[in-house]
Amino acid sequence: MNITISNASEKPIYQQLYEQISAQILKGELASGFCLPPIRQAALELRVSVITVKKAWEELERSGLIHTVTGKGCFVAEFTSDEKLRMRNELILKQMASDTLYYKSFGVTLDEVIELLKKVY
Amino acid sequence: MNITISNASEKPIYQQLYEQISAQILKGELASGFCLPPIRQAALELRVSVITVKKAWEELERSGLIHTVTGKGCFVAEFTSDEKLRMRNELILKQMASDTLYYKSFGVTLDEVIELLKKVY
Amino acid sequence: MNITISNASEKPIYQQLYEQISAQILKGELASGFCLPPIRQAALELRVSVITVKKAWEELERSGLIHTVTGKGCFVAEFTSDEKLRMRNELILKQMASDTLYYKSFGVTLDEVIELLKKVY
Amino acid sequence: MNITISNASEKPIYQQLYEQISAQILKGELASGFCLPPIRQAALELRVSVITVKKAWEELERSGLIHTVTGKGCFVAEFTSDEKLRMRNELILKQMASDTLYYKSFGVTLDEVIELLKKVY
DNA sequence: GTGGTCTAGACCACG
DNA sequence: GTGGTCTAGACCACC
Repeated sequence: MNITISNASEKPIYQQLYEQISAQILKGELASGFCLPPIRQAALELRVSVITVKKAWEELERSGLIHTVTGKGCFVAEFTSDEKLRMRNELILKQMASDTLYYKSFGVTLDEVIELLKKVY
Repeated sequence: MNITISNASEKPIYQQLYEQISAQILKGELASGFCLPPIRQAALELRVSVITVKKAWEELERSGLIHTVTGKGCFVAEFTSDEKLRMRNELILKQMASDTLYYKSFGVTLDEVIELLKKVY
Repeated sequence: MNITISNASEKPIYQQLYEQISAQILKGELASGFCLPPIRQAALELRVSVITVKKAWEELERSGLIHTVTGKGCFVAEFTSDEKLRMRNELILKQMASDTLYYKSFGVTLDEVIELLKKVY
Repeated sequence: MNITISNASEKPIYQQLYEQISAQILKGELASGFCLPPIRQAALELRVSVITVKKAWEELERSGLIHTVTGKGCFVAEFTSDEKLRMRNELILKQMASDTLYYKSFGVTLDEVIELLKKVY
């Protein structure tokens, strides 16, 4: 569990959890079949409420990234590399679509965005 | 007042107002010295509460984009084109910094981002 | 009429007028018997509404600093130097009483206030 | 919550709240990490609207004096004594600069101000 | 439980 | 006419 939680962030904690874990799964850092820690243990380690962890796990399951076996634990779902890549790109593109709307609202051109992106990255 | 409000959006209404108006000011669509519509009239047109408009206007004033004269109205502040460009870039870079964090968390490279960006834009 | 009006100020315009003229009277810059300009002319010069000037003049009259002769104009009241000094001190003390409340609320001591005052003055 | 609200005051209620709480924080009466009462409870106790308390809290957060954690509460920010002193003096000096302008407009000298101040304090 | 947002409607001061 | 403030009450998300 290599997770960083920020209470000051505007993002809800459960979403921070969800985003970081889903990223780790799609990047391959958390391998298929890997067993996530029990929610109570995760809650203790991350110093957040059990409810919060539960909510993040539920969203991961709803996205098909993990599956829960009652009494056993939560396991990272089985994916091929291709599937992971496809899902990753889907997420990125979705986010990017919303980001570009913001840039466009200020009249920024594609070339300008790329220019600025090279500086920031 | 060329504004689009989405009640379904996760963003609060006052922030949608703030972002769209600030973009229009920095793009030059709302010229310096321009008098914004009275908050009550704007509230009617946009079909939102007066207090919501007020909150957006307050944030615009706090950012120095408009200035309010009690009993007279709210006026777009005086800026040179250079100042507008500088402020716009500041906003864009700030947003972009947060966007790239998301991309990076999935291990996406700069080249990949640019590739995807070209499709989306 | 040596008056400076600030639309950006948080103080209402009529009060800015009132304060500056009363100060000039009590300092002796506007001598007893001096005839203030007609409100319409003053409004034009200061680029404010007639109503605003009227309100300031009314407050000056209510304070006994000027008196109006219908059809003739508004005249600075007759005061001895002693009376002016007494009125000035009254105003200053009243203001100071409220100012010190603010300083005290932060736990600032008299010595500290004097210390800081010497820097600022 | 040792707060006094005056409905008769010319100052808006939210500003009275802001000033009193910021003074208490900078004086150390409200320690760093202290959890302010929930806005609804504070509204009940002070007999003002929730929205009024909220506005005061927002200004405190904007000044960096408190930080809000959604669903948890509002906490006094962490400051060293030096930081508090510096912020306090900044506020006092700013206020004093405006106060002295008033005194000067009546032609009062520094010595006179100090003289009067000793009486008032 | 907490804060975040929004509404509808009101009263006031200023110009 | 304008903005400035305030109220009472509501619904939501998060923890």
